[in-house]
Amino acid sequence: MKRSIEELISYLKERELRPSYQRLKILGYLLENRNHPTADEIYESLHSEIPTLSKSTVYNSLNVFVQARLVKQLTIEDSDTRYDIVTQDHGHFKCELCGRIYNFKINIDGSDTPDLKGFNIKDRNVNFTGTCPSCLKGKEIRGR
Amino acid sequence: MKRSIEELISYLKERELRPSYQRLKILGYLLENRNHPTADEIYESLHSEIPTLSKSTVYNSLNVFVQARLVKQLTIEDSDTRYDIVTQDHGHFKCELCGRIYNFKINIDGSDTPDLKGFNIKDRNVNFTGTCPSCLKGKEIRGR
DNA sequence: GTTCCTGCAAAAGCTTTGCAGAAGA
DNA sequence: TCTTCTGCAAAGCTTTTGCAGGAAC
Repeated sequence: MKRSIEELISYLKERELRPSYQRLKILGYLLENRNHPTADEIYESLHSEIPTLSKSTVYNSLNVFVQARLVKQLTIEDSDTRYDIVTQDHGHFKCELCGRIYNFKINIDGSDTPDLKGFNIKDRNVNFTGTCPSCLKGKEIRGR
Repeated sequence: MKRSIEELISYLKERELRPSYQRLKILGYLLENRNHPTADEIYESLHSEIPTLSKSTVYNSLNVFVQARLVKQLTIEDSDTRYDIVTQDHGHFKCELCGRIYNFKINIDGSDTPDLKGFNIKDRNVNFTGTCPSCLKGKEIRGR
């Protein structure tokens, strides 16, 4: 998932966004860390590398990315906002024990949602919770 | 969806929760208003009837209900927390134009999510966004 | 040279918490 | 009487905003 800086710059320029150092770093982080980070997690990770980075820049950049449809804002559970680079539709499974979030493919089509005849569906968010296989085996418990 | 007070009291007593006036009102509100209200919406609606009601009581009661699995905490979109009485699995469709939230039945089973073999699924949240039929006809736009 | 972006600090929301008095068992 | 709940105020978080200096165009 490693990308060249040029590729990231194109990502931004295509959307008429200035490729500032901070934005490139944030976007790069999202591309390399597909674990649905919160704004705070992004800030903490980049802060050591960019000591002057401010949290408002992280929030501002993320909002800009979301508006540009470059990044998707997730509300998986617990009302903590998470972010993910836009890709194809997939579901999120959050393990209640270890807190990890897993992606999974979904095959939902119109026949599964007959109530939505006549609706124009733009975005599908599917979030499951439960216990993941590792935790079912009692192997690891981290706290959420 | 109107229920008797006795029925609401049983609801609470079965879970060893004291049926205070405030809790009965909040629970009654959730049973009669199946539009996934926020804590603030519940507070505003009941405030005229119970002038002394405090917002912390609303939050506390809702948290108690959620822990008792009487109410489900929804994170549909935009990270605003909403609440709904627990019923069978159903999806939520949020119209981007009028802001209304529609329920719809879903028929997802294991064969639609092969990636989740070995996972113990406790809860399924399915949230779609888009445009509802009314707004597609250009009939009404309320702002979200 | 202009425009846009960053970073600081302050503000704005939403939600939780501590505690004294009130209500329910 | 004892326990739990309410309501107020304060605190804690997350996120947004105003603005001066700096970076990108």
